[in-house]
Amino acid sequence: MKKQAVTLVQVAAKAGVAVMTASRAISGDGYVSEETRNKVLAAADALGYAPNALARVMKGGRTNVLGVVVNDLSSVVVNAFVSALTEEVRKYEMDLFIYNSSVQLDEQAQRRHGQLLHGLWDGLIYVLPRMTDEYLAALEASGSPVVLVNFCRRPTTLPVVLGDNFNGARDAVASLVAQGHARIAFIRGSHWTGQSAERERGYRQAMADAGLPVDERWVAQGTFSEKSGLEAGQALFALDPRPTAVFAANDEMALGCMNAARALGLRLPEDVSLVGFDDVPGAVTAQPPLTTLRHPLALMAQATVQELMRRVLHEPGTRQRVEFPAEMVMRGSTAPIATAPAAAKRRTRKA
Amino acid sequence: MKKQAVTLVQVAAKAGVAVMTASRAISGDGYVSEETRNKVLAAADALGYAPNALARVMKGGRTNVLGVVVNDLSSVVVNAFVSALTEEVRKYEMDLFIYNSSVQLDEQAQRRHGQLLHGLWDGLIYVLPRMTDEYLAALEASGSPVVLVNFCRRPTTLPVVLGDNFNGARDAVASLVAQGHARIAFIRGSHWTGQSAERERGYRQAMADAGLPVDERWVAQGTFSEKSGLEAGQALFALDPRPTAVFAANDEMALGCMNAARALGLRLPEDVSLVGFDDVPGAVTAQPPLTTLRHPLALMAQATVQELMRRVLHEPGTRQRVEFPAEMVMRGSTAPIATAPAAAKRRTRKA
DNA sequence: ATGAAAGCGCTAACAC
DNA sequence: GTGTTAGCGCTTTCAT
Repeated sequence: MKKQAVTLVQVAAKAGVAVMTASRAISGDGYVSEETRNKVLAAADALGYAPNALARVMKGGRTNVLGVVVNDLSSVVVNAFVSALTEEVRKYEMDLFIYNSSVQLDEQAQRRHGQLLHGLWDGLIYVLPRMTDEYLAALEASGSPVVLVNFCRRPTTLPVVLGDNFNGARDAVASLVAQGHARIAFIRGSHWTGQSAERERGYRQAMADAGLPVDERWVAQGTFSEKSGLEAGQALFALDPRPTAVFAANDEMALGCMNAARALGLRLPEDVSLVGFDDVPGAVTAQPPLTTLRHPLALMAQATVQELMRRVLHEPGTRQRVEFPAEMVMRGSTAPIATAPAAAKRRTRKA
Repeated sequence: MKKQAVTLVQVAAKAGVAVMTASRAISGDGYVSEETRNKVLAAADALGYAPNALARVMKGGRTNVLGVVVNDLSSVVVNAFVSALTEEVRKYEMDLFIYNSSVQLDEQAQRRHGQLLHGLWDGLIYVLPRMTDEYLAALEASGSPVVLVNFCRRPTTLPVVLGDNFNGARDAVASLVAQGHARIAFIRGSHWTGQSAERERGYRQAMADAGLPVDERWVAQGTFSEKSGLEAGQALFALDPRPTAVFAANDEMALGCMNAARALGLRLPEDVSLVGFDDVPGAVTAQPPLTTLRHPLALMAQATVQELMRRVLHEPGTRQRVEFPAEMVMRGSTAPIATAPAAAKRRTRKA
């Protein structure tokens, strides 16, 4: 980014003072006489001087920049979280750079921003990181200020901010049980972050709590995409007896599942109840609106930046793990099973 | 990002070589014997060495990082464009940092990244920039590698990559005219980037081309938001005679307008035809699917990175202005006016 | 109140 | 092949 950058030396020369004096006049630290200060400022102005942030940082200062690494910026949830972070970072007078890695954090990625960008920021946030164990180990060993968000695939010594997937999922499934459902299916998502596994754990716990068996054919594998939810739904609704409720590991899959149900002529929520996770915008506008769970993104962003800044500033009171309960959002896609039991068998397609 | 950063000096010491040798071994430049190289690499690995990007840059090198400044990362279009940029940047073996400014680029913003700009990245992309004239002037004067995307509020000497709003809008309105519409309304968006103004210019041109008068009550002011589209729609549909078609400066407003129409009991496209701009995902799923226009984002991203890199690398063949025609996407929200002329007056709410 | 020197981590340019 | 010197632009000592 250099054209013919004006340096402090030139400013000092023009003002007829030592470099150090110019530095003091411009940064505002230390004693400088009013007269000299004005002289220096005038010279700087005339020359169009802009301090070189890099040189300043290299003296051991901070960059005042935090970075956030995301895998999929087009995800509504990630996007919303990043926006919340942007707001939050401002309170600390820091800037936030977003890095969209779009890939698994493997050796190549490690080389790229683990090394190349080293020194550019004061701290780093990883949102839903898909990191290899090696990468994680390297990060743990580095001692750099880092916070992981919604990473629960395996234990780590790094600070983590989490939404409570397990209890959220358990509550959701428990509420289905309370509505009389017994054949409750679950659609898994990808395994990367461990979120799907946690939600599945909650599902199984709720079933166990209610003394209900889990037929393994009720547990379908998806990839968090709407399409995978549709396919999973087709498979699930082909079972006999058909599950009366489906809990999907995220909203996209739940909406795909909703389309599968509709294509089979099933009525919602009379024939089948549906629950998702995340509360994406599409959940509200769906017909019927989707019952779902949501993480308190604003609170999580607040905690994330707070924890990170504590580490950057070497402040006490850091927590290794901060977890927030998920909120359940009841909408029209769930209903007591008793609503229309007679219609339950209508137009079921036999596999 | 510094805790107790490992430096080249430590690596060199551990490997028992001079700092310069270590530098060569790691960067891969210059002659180093296979043996020494391995020794150094081993030492670096053991210490968990990561080169300090800042120091490297300070020697006058490049950061291999491009930056993109956006105002609203949650906008679907912006998001899609940034994703395209991310892909494109990779071809040049560069990294892309995203900076979400969320605000107008005024003096304060200028101080923040205008300074960071100084050295942190090799080039900068501004997407739909909302910059003050002063900021623009400063940028023009700086001589830094910069590309503006979809900025057409005023002429500039900076390189610009644009989607053709004027001709796109003109074609869209012309197609409405061809379908027999004469009372065609327009909903403006915010003025920041000049895109709305260009689309309005296209609208007026198409009307003039067809010899149709523009009743100024047909031109409503919105803010690019769905809500503003809804309100504009309510006002437009209260007119007597009612416009038979509405061209909104973006899809969100068109969809808001669609809701306004539906709330009034108007049928689409029989009673009113609707055209948007941008082709957001919601346009396809709307009922009826929205006819709209779209900029070729992938091509634009390609041109943007190419132009920027030419400037970064001081390559010849730079263009100051690259413009791409918009594509029209015909969907169900537009129809010839003749379809159901008899129904046109049904349930119109008089103001 | 001001100046001189040293050094942040790295690499181009020359020695050897 | 490898080491030495110098210096990027700035600020932190320590003098004056």
